[in-house]
Amino acid sequence: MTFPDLFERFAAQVLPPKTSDDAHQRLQAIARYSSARAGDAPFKENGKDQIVFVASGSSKLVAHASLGRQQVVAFHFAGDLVSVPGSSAHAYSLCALEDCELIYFPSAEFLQLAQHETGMVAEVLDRALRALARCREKTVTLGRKTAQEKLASFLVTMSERIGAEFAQGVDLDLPMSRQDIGDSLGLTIETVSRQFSDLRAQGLLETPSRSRIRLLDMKALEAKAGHIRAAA
Amino acid sequence: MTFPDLFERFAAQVLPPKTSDDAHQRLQAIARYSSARAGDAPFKENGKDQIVFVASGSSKLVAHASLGRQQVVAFHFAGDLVSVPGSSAHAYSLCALEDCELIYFPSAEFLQLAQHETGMVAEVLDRALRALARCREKTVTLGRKTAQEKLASFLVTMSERIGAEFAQGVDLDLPMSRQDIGDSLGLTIETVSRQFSDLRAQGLLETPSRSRIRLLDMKALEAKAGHIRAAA
DNA sequence: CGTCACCTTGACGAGTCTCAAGTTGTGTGG
DNA sequence: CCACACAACTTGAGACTCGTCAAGGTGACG
Repeated sequence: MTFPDLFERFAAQVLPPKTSDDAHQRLQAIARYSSARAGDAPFKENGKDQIVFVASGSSKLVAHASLGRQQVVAFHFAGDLVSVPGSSAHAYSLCALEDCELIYFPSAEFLQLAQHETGMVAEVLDRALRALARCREKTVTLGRKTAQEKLASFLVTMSERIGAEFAQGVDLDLPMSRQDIGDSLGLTIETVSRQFSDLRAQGLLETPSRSRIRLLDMKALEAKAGHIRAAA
Repeated sequence: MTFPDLFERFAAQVLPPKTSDDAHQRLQAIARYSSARAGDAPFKENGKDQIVFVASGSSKLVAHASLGRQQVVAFHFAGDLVSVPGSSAHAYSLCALEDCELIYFPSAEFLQLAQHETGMVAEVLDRALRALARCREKTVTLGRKTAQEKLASFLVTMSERIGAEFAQGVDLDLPMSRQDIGDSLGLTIETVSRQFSDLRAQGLLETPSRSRIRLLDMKALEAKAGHIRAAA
């Protein structure tokens, strides 16, 4: 897909309908385009915060700590807007899970321009608050749950975002590897694998192929996830 | 302090200088005031998201999971703006650490009014993005660090927010208990205590009283925190 | 000065990580 | 279309960190 087409996709999803042509053009002027193959880090941050729109595909935001340890901070799918920190106590990088098309802006200029368009800042704020809410939920999962509860939480969350319902369960096609899941949940790949086997043995899911997962009993999974609403 | 005085404090810190009297009054009309003693949960959420301004004192945002487990999602100090979720996979509540004065608004109405004031949404967005950045940093800490690294990270972060520099160290007066620190780091109170003792034995800090902590070697603490910038 | 909550320390066990070996998908080239 | 090769995943055994349970100490308050 060409850059103008992708920018239109961004405009349709993020900009308010009544955005002026002028603002449209100014934004397009600071926008950069990147297409990445699975596994690539599609752009260099050069120390400045970036705002990234995932036009197609899926990506992960990875934080790096000392000793090569990685933490996946968030996953993103087509239509998501991501704020990528340029510098912080930990180094961040955005990385493609599947082949991916991205539009990205220097954060400062983007927010500056946004201010002059009624409704645009509100849209970005709305997305930021939802990202904050997800990050907080993740905090609970990382801080206070067992390996099995972590995996159950992950599967429930993913089924809400990219699940396809069928008969009496949910079909998931996960673009991320076991390693990515582990890096997201603060677990090793081995522990993730063991918990998958455990849930499979309990009849809660099937794994017909590497990336495909069938969740057979959402009620039970939600209970295992330790969500307060599902518990006593 | 009276409600009008507190609201002015909110206005001075959050509203743009050129905010109209009209908007000022509309905001004041939906604002609620609460003063809480240490340990209290100052308001009921009634299922709707709230925006809370901490006018004085300090507070914690607590998420509740099943089996009575608690996770402290964030700490707040005077001048902070907090978004408190009304309903989610986990139940949230805001709780006073010290005696506290709060102004709170129903989130939906607050954001609705904010849209009409140029600059106000931008201010709220800026704060939301900083909250998101802190939450992400916390994610790394919870997911990929040992107990000692977690405590070191906590102390470094707190010294940046409420530390008072002296000679060649930083003086901290922590308003939260060891239990709160544990709930924030995903550790038990015993482990927190042991790590304090350990860091004390290494000569990195002194604890002259329960709440007061002297950080004697910030460089070493930052290295222990596992921040990428301090490491190789 | 006594009381109580908060904090510290110790011993032990459970859960997860590490290291190692084996298995199964997936994609490629014949 | 099949066979091969490699990466991704799974499974097992042992080590280690942190949680649990229990007892003891200490600072802050009336």
